[in-house]
Amino acid sequence: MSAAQPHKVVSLAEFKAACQSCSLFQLCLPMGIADNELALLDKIIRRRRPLKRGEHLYQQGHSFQSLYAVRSGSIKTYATTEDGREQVTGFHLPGELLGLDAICTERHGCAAVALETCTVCELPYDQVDRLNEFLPGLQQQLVRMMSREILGGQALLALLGKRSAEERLAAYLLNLSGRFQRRGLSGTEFIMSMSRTDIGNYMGLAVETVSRMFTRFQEMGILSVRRKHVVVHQPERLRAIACQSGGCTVLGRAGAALPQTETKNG
Amino acid sequence: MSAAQPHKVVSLAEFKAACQSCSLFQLCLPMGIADNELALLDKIIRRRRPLKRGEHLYQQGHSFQSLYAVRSGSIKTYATTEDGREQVTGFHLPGELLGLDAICTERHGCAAVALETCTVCELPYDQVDRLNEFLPGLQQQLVRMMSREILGGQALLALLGKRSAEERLAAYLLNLSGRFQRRGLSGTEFIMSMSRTDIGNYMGLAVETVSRMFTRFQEMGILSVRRKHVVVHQPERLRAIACQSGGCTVLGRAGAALPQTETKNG
DNA sequence: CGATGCTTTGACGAACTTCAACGCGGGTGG
DNA sequence: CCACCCGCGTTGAAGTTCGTCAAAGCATCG
Repeated sequence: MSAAQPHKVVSLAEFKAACQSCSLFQLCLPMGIADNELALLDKIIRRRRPLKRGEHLYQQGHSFQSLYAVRSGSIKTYATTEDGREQVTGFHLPGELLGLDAICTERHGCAAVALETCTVCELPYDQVDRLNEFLPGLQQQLVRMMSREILGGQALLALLGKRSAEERLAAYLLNLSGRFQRRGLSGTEFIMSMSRTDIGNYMGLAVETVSRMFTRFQEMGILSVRRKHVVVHQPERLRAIACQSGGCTVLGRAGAALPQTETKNG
Repeated sequence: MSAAQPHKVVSLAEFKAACQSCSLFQLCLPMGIADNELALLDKIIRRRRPLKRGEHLYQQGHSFQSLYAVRSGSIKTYATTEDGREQVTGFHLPGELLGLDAICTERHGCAAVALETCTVCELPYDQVDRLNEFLPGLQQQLVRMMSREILGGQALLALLGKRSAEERLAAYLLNLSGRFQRRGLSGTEFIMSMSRTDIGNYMGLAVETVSRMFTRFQEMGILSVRRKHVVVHQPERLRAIACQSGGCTVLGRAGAALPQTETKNG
């Protein structure tokens, strides 16, 4: 079913428009790419047909071929352990990259599944190497993005290590909020496409605990939740809870709220 | 005090010997480096004077200049939160890289301190970019190592998310064991240079819990611990505990046991 | 030799998981 | 168009694990 689609040819204008709200944008344009080079990059980026909810982008154990960038929708990555239990390793929103963890083993350590209808761009990894001589900044930018991923992982680590359920959920919500906001969407009202079960799995909590915390936040007047629809009324209180007893790192995963961004890029 | 040392000139033979047990080895030699290129690399790698226990390699917030590789000893990285609490982000053994998380922000998000007397190699990062045209494989290898770091982070994440104290400590010990073994040292008898407090901090547990677990393992006959000296008598039981209710990912951090290495590299 | 910091041990309480049951909403088939 | 059904979410009660508090033992260093 998921046979690789022959890449569609798009116009230059269309391409620019498509990439400008995309994380791959940072992988190319800022390096001062000329139009002909842009066309070159255009050739290697494939647009795949949309994924429907529940469809997999790749399965655990599949050989690594490409990096992917989410263009719309959201994708969950998860690893299945030998005894059949799932560990959610991340949620990926538009403009974020998937597959970075597979480069070293050349095999996907986790599966990626669409939480809703999604569109993605595919960047065949062998082309990145080939393209490197024309666009030396490409790989350099890749290194930067991976560094950010590592940094984000450390923040998440701190969160899971020693934070209460309340703090974790507060941080989780702020993280989502920040990621939506950075994309130009509302940071105070959004759809959480992932289930409570997935959130609990990701945050190291029981489903029931997640549910109870959402209820508590709602009773406190901090937010309103109705199924997947979230409205944050008092983000500052959420922030106060998340930072309660530590740095306000607020996750930082997957292109998220830069863990420590005091350096005012001069 | 910590002024950058002018790099010492070493002989080619000495250099090769020095690098063979080092993670930077993978950054250069496998690419089929000629002797003159090796000399080039030699020029950019600085050996710093040894660090004494408690000395910092870099501080949190310092501007990022170089990657470091541990040659001997062990180094702890940790971030200090606004209210003065520490979060240990990793322990680095010989042959492992430090500083990968600082590339994106160009500033160290955590401090690195020697747990014992250490020697390190310094690889100025601006030289990596410069060198890239001569050694195109260098950056590529860097990407691979970062990918492994991300993968390891995911394994650790799973561990902190939903594992009991017993499972965490078992996994932690196996991880250390594996890393020593891969370096050619004993995987069954080694020195844990980090304090119980640091272990607890890293694993998201109270010091007392760490202590109790070590005592329990000892009572079970799995191992002997006397201060920092560890002898593992029954690694298989340790493994059984760590894998108890999930994949035997056993961490995977910092050049550690490949998270899922079932794929018999054919 | 005393001081200090790290480690260990015990008792207690809080937080979260587990177990169980119910409510709600969306999708499907009649 | 309605009714049923199934999965997801919520809520309550009981149980367990682990963190906190307190105190004592022990190595290292001045």
